[in-house]
Amino acid sequence: MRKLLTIVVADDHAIVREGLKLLLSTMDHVSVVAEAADGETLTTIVRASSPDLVILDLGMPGVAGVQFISELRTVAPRMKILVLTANIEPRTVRAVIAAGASGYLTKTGDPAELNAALDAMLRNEIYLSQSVRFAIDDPRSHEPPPLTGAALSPIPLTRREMQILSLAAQGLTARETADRLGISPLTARKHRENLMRKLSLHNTAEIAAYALRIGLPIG
Amino acid sequence: MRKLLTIVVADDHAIVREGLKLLLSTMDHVSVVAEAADGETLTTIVRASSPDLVILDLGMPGVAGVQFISELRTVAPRMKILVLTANIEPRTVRAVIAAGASGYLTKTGDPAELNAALDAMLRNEIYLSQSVRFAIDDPRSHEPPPLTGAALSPIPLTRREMQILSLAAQGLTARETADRLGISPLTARKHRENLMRKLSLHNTAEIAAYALRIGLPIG
DNA sequence: GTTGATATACGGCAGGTGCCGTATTTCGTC
DNA sequence: GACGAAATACGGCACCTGCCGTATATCAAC
Repeated sequence: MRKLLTIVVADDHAIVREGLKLLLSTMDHVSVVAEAADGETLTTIVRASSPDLVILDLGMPGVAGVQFISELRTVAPRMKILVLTANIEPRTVRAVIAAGASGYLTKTGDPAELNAALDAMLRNEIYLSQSVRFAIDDPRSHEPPPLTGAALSPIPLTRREMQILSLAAQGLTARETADRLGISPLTARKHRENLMRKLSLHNTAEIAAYALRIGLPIG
Repeated sequence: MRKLLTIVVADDHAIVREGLKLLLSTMDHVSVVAEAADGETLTTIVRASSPDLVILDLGMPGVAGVQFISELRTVAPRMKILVLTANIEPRTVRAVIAAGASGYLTKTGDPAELNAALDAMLRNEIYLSQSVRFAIDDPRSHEPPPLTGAALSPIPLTRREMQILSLAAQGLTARETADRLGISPLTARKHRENLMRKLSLHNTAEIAAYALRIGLPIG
């Protein structure tokens, strides 16, 4: 029998809070103990009720972006912070996680991810929405993140494979891709085959769907 | 016994859609028949399913502000439009109502207002959130503006073409599509070619991207 | 300095795609 | 009942794809 998880919902949009509460009410071992519509209220509540977890909208008044997360962590170091926001900027994602949040959900993402996020966070893992997961996987962003052993890269693609994935998703043929990158069409084709095998994709449509799902920029 | 009210929920934030659906599911005589995450999808759905009411977020992609409301009204003149937005500018409120919306809810407002809004709108009244009610002196004095000429042409696909679009986007070949639909592979191919010409698509990747963009059910 | 991952490159083969035709049937509308 | 839109069906052809090999150069890591 799992311990009851106490949650505070913080979002300035009442409709979002209501939706979250209803979503959470369908889950077991979870209880929404309070809600807040601004940063000051949230801080007060956290101080008073020491919840296990807060679901935090970064867009609300009195929440000066990422810095607020650090402040929250000084107030309640062991409390988990799940950020829920419309922002999908890789830089923001990295900053949020670096500041100490344990999860990052996008408002455009599948609500079913909420469940997965809570589960992962309870296992002391970091959870990212599908749509922003590439932000951490991207090799260019590899400032060794101070993550607590959170293995969140299901299938790593190489830089080249990422490029080919993006171009293929835009409908470029192997020949066109090769021209664009200045390599042989046969090589482009090989990269494409490799990434397809890695990701268990079987045709161009699935490539495009995958690329869009992980939020890759598509022309 | 009141007639069942069919509703389409349109918001690019999945979490908000989910919250709205859950809220609406607690009400009687109300059924959410579809949802949309962008304007184009919404237009297609409205055309296809003629809902009684749409709950519309003005901030979503493909919804060019107030003008989109006018366009929606040319598509479905008798459909009620309830705008749900974070915007509390009096000017916006007035513009939205002038464009033909029957209700204006703010996201920061009390979710209980949703019920009141639906009731009022079904009585052919205009409903405004408490927080923006000051913006308009006498909401009841509203006369819907005359419908202007069409000025809206998202390329219409036939029912069959829609089906083929969806299946092709999932990576099915012409043969597989044909098997699924019980028609000749050559016919499936022809439908696919026709829809591609209509939509100016040139390969499977673009088909998949398009289908996902308009929110067609994939996978 | 050997190992492993990455990137490069080539080729065969079956099957699928995209574009070009044409043609018949069905069905709702005027 | 005439008409147009939609759905059905067939075929050729160049090209591309997806899957199967193989092979070499580079470079970081151990």
